[in-house]
Amino acid sequence: MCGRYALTSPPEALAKLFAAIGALPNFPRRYNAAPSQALPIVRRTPRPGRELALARWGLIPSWSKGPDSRFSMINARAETVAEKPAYRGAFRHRPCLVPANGFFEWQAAKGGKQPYYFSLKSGEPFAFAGLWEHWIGAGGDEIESFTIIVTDANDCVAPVHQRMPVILHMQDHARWLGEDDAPTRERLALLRPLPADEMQCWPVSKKVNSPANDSPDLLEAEADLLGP
DNA sequence: CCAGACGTTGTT
DNA sequence: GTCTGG
DNA sequence: CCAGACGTTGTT
DNA sequence: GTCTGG
Repeated sequence: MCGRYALTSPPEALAKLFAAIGALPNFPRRYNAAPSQALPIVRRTPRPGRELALARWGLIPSWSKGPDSRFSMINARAETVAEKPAYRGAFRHRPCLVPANGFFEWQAAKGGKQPYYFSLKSGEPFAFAGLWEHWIGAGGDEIESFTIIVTDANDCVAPVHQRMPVILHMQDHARWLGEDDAPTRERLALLRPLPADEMQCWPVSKKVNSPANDSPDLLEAEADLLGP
């Protein structure tokens, strides 16, 4: 699963890395991004090209009566995303990249849950596979939202949690976004766990538990819990 | 036909 | 909107 | 994902 | 326990 992540690269760096063109939205460095918040995604523009845009984390299906949290879906299962009513249309027509520098998972243990931070060994920002949606309310209000696709944990994440977000390799971004017109099965084939040897992980402070905390120290390793 | 759902996770 | 269940 | 709330009335 | 808010 994935219910919290970090995005510390600035808009200019992300636009360059993910080949987004046009006006850049403004957003601060985030060390503890949480559902319901406005966060950047990368998606296709009506013309050929990609753009960086802000959207609310928690996909609101277009048929939903409102931005009700019961229909605000923060994760979609890779195994069923192409068929589920809430995601099928977005899977075909509204894929997106969700830029991140790392993500958190919680390990259930005696005495409470211990959070861990996961990132790439390369230290580079990366993209989760996501879907976005455009919701228009009865009063004409509009919300753009997104969800992050999840799959089985790899051997890096498995000791902490059984599920993890899908992280795409740079060379697969175009296919996920549908820019090469690949058939559905080839887009689905991208929704696999990233190889474990490309990732690193360490325990972090429980300060990350509260979404109100959002500071650089949340990403620092908690020395007490590192191995001998 | 209409009504109701439409999602994920873990349960130490 | 679209599918499943009754 | 976790934290925190979880209620009613009448009031300008 | 269960729901909402961030």
